[in-house]
Amino acid sequence: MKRTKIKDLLQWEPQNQEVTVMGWTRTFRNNQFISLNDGSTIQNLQIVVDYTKFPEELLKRIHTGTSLKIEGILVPSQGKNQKSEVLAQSIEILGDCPAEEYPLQPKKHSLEFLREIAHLRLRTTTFQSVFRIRNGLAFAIHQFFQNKGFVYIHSPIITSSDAEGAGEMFQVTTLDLNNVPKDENGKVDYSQDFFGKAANLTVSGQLEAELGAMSFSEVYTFGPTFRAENSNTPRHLAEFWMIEPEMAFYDLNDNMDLAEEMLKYLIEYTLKNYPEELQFLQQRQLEEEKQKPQNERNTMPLIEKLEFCIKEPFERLSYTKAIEILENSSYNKKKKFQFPVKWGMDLQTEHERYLVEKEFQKPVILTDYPKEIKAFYMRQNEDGKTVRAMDILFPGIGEIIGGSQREERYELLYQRMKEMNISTEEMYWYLDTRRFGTVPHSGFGLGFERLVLFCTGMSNIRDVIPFPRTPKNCAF
RNA sequence: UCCUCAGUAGCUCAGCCGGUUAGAGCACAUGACUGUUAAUCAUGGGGUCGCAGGUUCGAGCCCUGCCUGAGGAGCCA
Repeated sequence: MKRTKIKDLLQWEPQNQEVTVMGWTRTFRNNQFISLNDGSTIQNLQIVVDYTKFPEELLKRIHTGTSLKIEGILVPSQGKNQKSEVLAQSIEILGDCPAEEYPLQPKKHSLEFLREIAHLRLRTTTFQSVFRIRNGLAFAIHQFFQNKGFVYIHSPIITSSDAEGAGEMFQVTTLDLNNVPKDENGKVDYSQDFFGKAANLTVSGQLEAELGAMSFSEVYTFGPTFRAENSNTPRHLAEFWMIEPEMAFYDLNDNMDLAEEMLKYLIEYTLKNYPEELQFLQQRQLEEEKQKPQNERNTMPLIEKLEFCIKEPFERLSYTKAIEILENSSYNKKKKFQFPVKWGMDLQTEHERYLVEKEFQKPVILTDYPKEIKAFYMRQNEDGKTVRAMDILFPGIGEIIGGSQREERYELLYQRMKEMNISTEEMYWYLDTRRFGTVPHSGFGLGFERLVLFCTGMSNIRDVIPFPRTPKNCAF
């Protein structure tokens, strides 16, 4: 008989239907009740075993992790926690799971321990929930942009441009590192390398996306990016996924409108499509927070927090205004900030948190930062001091989006690159966009894992990507 | 990279002031029980106390270095 997925089967009215299900044992209680999961839903199906009708040898092989094929009939459950259950008529063990060796137990495991067994943690309800939502968000991102007619551009993963200044890069080479060829100056001779020059993994697809926007008007990238920064935080990965839309004829306001609309669309999509997963994750988060001191706890449960974010318009204000607010805050007057507030400085985490969590208590978009602390490609304002940048700050995770209106004026861009020591020769192709039919345009970058963090209520970014890469960790 | 904390059984953790043979719960094995919801009860096996040095009559405990993990900071998405 054909297999029925547990997700479908749980929708049925139990009327003694004959069914076949397959899945993995979560628990086997009382020698009678198998909790079976097949990954089609985070819910388990209860299989009822009449232990007098099956050989003891067979039942002894059923442990947490054992994969089974069950044929039986679907009946109303006598127990309290489920509507229906399957009375087993035949049990076939598809794969044994040696109980002494299998690390997953029917109990709470720490996330740190599960990270060490990332190849098995996918089998837990927590990670099924997280990665099902991750999957949904990836789909929803494409849907959002495709519905608007944006063209998906595949930016290269290996690149020879190292001028973006977005962070330390991973080098890509086929040279024998034990015998590196050198030129007459004693430098590495990259002409003998695979590409005939030095190559790296990309840190951003933005510059390539700009090339696309100069043709299609509206494009986006969605791919992996790599940063070799020695960052050891719950918000950074060496390999992460980024969404980078780039739009011709958009100014900074259009850019912010799009970013806000996108984030709200994605959060709403999650709420609509993953209620069970969110419910489970919310419960998980509440229990995690019981361990924390009162003042570090989230003020809002996960689902409420997500709903709140889509209801309220994000707070928009300039960097300069934000500095004023911080300077006049009672926090500052009581000298509670570790870093003194002063126009021109980059905002520290404590300042961003104050604005988002204390002052406005909702997502905040900051604009028009001092040019000294922002990238070379951002459009300069008339005041000569600031650029058309915008950062979207979210409660709990800080910067989720960074974007800007780009400098479309050739002379100003050229001059800025010179000032910041960026090679105009190597970047000729980027400058060409401003030489040949330049237009005002804007774009932003969304860190996919930070979005997943926010939507799942997880607290460490290593738990929202299946196989995290961080300094000193490249397992699996 | 910097600061703080941690590393003891498969997992989560206790281990007093440095003192005999290092403990508990869960997991696992065996048995009992059989409508359970992380079943329950009984019994049992299970340890290079992160690694390397040092102090001491004696170190899981004190000191030094290193490794790993977590939290915070920086860099950022």
